[in-house]
Amino acid sequence: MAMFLSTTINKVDRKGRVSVPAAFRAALSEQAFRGIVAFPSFKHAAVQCGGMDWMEKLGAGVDTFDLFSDEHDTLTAALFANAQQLAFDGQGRVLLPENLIVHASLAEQAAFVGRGPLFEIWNPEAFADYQAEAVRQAAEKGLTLRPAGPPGSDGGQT
Amino acid sequence: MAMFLSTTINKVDRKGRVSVPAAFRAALSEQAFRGIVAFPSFKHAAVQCGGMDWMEKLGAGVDTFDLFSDEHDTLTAALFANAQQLAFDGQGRVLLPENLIVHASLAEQAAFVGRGPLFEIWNPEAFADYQAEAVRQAAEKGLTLRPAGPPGSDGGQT
DNA sequence: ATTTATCCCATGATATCCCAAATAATCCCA
DNA sequence: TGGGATTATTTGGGATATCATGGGATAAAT
Repeated sequence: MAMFLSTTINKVDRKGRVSVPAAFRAALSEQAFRGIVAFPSFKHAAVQCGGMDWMEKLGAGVDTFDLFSDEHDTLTAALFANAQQLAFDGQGRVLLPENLIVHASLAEQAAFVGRGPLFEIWNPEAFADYQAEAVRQAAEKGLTLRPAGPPGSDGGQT
Repeated sequence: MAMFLSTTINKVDRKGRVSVPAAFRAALSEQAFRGIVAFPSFKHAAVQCGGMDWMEKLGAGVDTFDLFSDEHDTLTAALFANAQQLAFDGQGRVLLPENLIVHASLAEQAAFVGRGPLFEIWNPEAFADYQAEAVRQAAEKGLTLRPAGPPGSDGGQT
């Protein structure tokens, strides 16, 4: 499974295109579909993204024959209906659809944020705020996300 | 199996034709039959659609019920009796039959809603209502649709 | 003969492709 | 360890192809 790390800020051009960071594209290079799958985050003003395999895993619990279950009904409606396949152009860019631009309040710039098996696209300022808040809360809670090892040898949680 | 994602709203013309979104047609391109299979949803005022392979899977599911049971009886009656094959015209459109238009309350516009292995056709306003509720519930439940796999390999839903 | 469905072409809008320029990262050799 | 050269990446924009849509003409059905 792909692994997305670090944060990159790229420009959204007049046509609504953005370069997906080369490192992220490399992580997706194994996939049959040359592009990403994206949908609005339920919790934040951000776009969640991954490869096709990731989307298939999210939907793995959904049975083809399951036309009657209420839970799956709402979940697939929220997931698949809002998801979009965004293909790379020759330069590794994707065209952001209107609904995602609106949901994430994207303008001239987009922040690509690695989150391990997936990545997110944020409005850079919104992400800075969110991150500051996350750090504040982590400090408050005594930084429970701590690697095993001697004190002071941690990875400097961001 | 085909993967239908995202939502597209297309126009129903005076003759009752609608373009099936190009992305959906591409997902069906492997199929022998150039068109879709459609039947009224049991749960909603919507039309459920898929390729022929999907219909065959539904048939296989029906086989697992006892041949003489009430379930089998109602299912086959409801499923196959109401299902219709809608062929594409040269431009990738289908002609919506009267009974489906009535069932889904379709007028000038039709929303094509991807739901993974199948897709649905809705009246756009009706779907917007349903969609809002589905997203609300998904957020509330914290996306319980977990990817299949060992613990720790999940998508890290935020 | 009237209706209903299919085929075919035209058109505007949109997305994709392709080439070229700027920018950033990396390498190499002194 | 510099600093210039080389390569990779990002960005811009014009040309091209694709898509959604409309409507006339043709064919089939009743």
